[in-house]
Amino acid sequence: MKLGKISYVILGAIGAGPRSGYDVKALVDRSTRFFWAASYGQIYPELRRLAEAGLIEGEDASQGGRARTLYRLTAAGEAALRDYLRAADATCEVRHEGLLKLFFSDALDEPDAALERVRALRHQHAEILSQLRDIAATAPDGVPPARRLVLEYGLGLHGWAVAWCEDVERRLADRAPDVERGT
Amino acid sequence: MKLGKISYVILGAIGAGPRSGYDVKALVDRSTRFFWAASYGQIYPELRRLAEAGLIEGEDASQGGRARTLYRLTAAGEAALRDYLRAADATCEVRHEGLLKLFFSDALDEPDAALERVRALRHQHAEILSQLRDIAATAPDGVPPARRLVLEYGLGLHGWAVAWCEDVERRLADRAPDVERGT
DNA sequence: AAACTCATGTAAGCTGTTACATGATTAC
DNA sequence: GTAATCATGTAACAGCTTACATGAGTTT
Repeated sequence: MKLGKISYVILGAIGAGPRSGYDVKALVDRSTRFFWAASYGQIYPELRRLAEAGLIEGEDASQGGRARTLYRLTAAGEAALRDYLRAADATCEVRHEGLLKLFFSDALDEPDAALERVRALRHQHAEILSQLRDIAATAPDGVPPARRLVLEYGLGLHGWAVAWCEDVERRLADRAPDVERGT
Repeated sequence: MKLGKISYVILGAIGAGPRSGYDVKALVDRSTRFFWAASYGQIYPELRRLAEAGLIEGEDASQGGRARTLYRLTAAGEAALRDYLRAADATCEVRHEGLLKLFFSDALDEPDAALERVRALRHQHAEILSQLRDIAATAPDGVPPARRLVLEYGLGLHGWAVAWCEDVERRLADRAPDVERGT
């Protein structure tokens, strides 16, 4: 069976302890979505595939009338996860519409087009930053160190981006008075 | 006709002057791929769709036996591009495998697993940074200001990321001697 | 009683990549 | 003459999202 990236998201999520599909989705939405999102439409079919391949095994954990299956890694699943994590290669793809709009904003030949776009970019990064701060503030004790590191990375990166936008906004705003003074 | 994100990449690329599908791909590969990639498999069919919808028009620019079509924006195409660029909303999706591996690296219970992953992350960002520096060094005069701004953003962001990795690497490397000293 | 969270899943469709196919022109 | 670049396109497939469907338990 061929494993894709989503397989490893699930193996990684389950690696920290038994989880249901719902739990995996909750972890993704709280944490990994900032750098790797996943939907139920991927998670549930993939859990089945991984179980069929013997990388995870499910155990019924229904309570009363509410169905629930907890999955845990098998030895094969642990090995697959470790091999993946040890391999150095890693892709990085970004679809950043804010940058796309800024890039093409010269097509609007309004003098403040770029400034407006940088402002929008700042709002975008500030929104993510505020979500990350919220996560940092509500994080329970005992968050594994690598996960904390990734959160720190996110806080730092989006903080940098907000500061960059503010700086550019000042630079661009300073241009207008210059023009009025005729310099 | 419904326009997707790729439609606007093409409208934006053509907005700066008549271009062929090949030209659009070259611009994407040189510039936008860092925040929005596109393949021939999207570009050529989309050019046809946009032409059928009357947003761009093609002009035959074949030379001898080499076929070539130059596209330019129609008035409708210009309007569609402007409307898009003025709308404030913008999505941002990231698929960053380096962060994913770092996030789950506690599953490898080797003491230096996270350190190794941060090193790999630094290499990844350093590679992109070097590509961006190359672009900055070879950029001709007269690059539109907004495009320069986006390049600056990329240089700054990946520069920040490399510095962050270096800092974390130092922190993680300092831990080992502490353990040996028994503190 | 309504709203919310827990819980599992599918089907249709959109987006995008990869690999292939073809051929002309230009630079070495 | 051969390798690189210019130039256009398609078909199969992979990956992912959205919307829908269903129902139990919990909180207000």
